[in-house]
Amino acid sequence: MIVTRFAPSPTGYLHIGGLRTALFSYLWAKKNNGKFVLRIEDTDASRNDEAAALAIVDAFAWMGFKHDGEITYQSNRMDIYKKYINQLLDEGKAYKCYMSREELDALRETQMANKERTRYDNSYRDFTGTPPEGVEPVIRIKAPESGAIIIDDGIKGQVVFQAEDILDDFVIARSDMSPTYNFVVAVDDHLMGINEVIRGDDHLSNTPKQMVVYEALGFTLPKFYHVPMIHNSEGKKLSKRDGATDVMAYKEMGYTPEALMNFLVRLGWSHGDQEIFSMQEMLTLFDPKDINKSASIYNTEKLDWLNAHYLKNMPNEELAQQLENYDIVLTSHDKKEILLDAVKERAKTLKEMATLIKEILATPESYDEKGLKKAFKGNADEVLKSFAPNLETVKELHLPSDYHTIMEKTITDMEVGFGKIGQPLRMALLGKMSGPGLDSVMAIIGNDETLNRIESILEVTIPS
RNA sequence: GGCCCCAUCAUCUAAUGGUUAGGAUUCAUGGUUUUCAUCCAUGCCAUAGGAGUUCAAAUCUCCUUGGGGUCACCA
Repeated sequence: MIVTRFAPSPTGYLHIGGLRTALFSYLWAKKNNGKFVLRIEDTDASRNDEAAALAIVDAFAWMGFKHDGEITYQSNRMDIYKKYINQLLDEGKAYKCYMSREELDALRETQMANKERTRYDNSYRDFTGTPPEGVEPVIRIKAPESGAIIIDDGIKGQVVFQAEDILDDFVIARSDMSPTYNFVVAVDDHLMGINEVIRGDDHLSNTPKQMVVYEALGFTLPKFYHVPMIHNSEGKKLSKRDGATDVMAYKEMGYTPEALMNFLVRLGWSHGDQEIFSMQEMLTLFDPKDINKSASIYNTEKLDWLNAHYLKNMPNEELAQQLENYDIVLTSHDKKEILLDAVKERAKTLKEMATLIKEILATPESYDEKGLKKAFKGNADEVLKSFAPNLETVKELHLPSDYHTIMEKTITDMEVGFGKIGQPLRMALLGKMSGPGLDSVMAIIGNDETLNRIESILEVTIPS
């Protein structure tokens, strides 16, 4: 059984990059009837934010993917880590290092001055003497001093590091005995049964250290997939500073989870020329072996297109429900279907759609000046005056086609083109020159309000 | 700087060593539409550079250049 995990540190909110990694892990696990687990990496008490963990859960809930089992908090597992640290100490695979911070800093400065790689000098590796006074030791693990470390990565292929280039006896427990990242990741991934690790490729250079821990503890290595980064428009790693990258901000902006997911799954992964993927299709088609090796740049143009696509294809009932998050309540509106049909093809986001709906439903408070000038050239007011009485003939039916009929009757009577009624009527109804079909708008707002809006605009002085 | 990763249109990406290098988004133009949008059609736009291997290279090798990541008692 495949078990994958998402293991964020609770230092901020979930952003696009993390969400995509989570999506890949989720899809891969679910496709294989495996498990997807969530672990909060909060070993460093000084950088802990409880709200952030909740924000991740919220974002997951919105996206509709659910982790299996309880959330694991590393801060609750200190006893476990301590046990393994003691085991390594007992076996002589790790040791106490009494080098003070000052000494360590001095060592590093010397190394930098000599243009050497900064690294711990292993001075306490085989120390048997009396420890210095006043220094709480850290625990360091014995790492190989030479030889090749080979990662067989599912995306990058074989990646080879030389131990002497990158390794030293790194700290696995701080002087307060709290364990460090590279140690707990290895311990937890093993203990939680995680056998396929899908994570950002910024972790690639951590992997050798984790492999040292796996080796020391005699654990079997998981399969690694290091997914390329998503970069911002400057080509740099996506960070919390990049503005609206908080996943929940996409909800506020009016994006649907389906669109966001579809967008993310195609960032770094593809299946031939296919652009649109339902959740079901992702589940059957996704395979991490098809993930790209190169980083991609994050850009919302395609997300907008996808979101519009999903909006157009969303059933009206569901649309109405979604719009309630944007202050639109249509449950009691008798022309709900006509209204939704009129706006669903002209909005990129739910928020935009909400604005369009408000514009239709509310009597215009002002009129676009350029539009007024253009629409009321010539005898437009007479056309409108002649149109108004015709409204009486649609007392019974209130379908867009009924209104279309009387618009046609008016232009025939007045011997003018469609534009001659369309433009002034549009200004009267919407206050501007663009928007949904007028027959639909009138059907939605009804006779009285249509008449009301016509009378209002006839009182306005047309700018010359 | 050391180490590691990466390199196809502006962007997301296709292409068993043999294609007029394909699709999508954006943009432009035309059609549909009373308007706007949708939709449809068309167009513009790419293999970073240089060697090599091969009958044949976007694809394999090397170098250069460029970009990114990482080098903590952070995760």
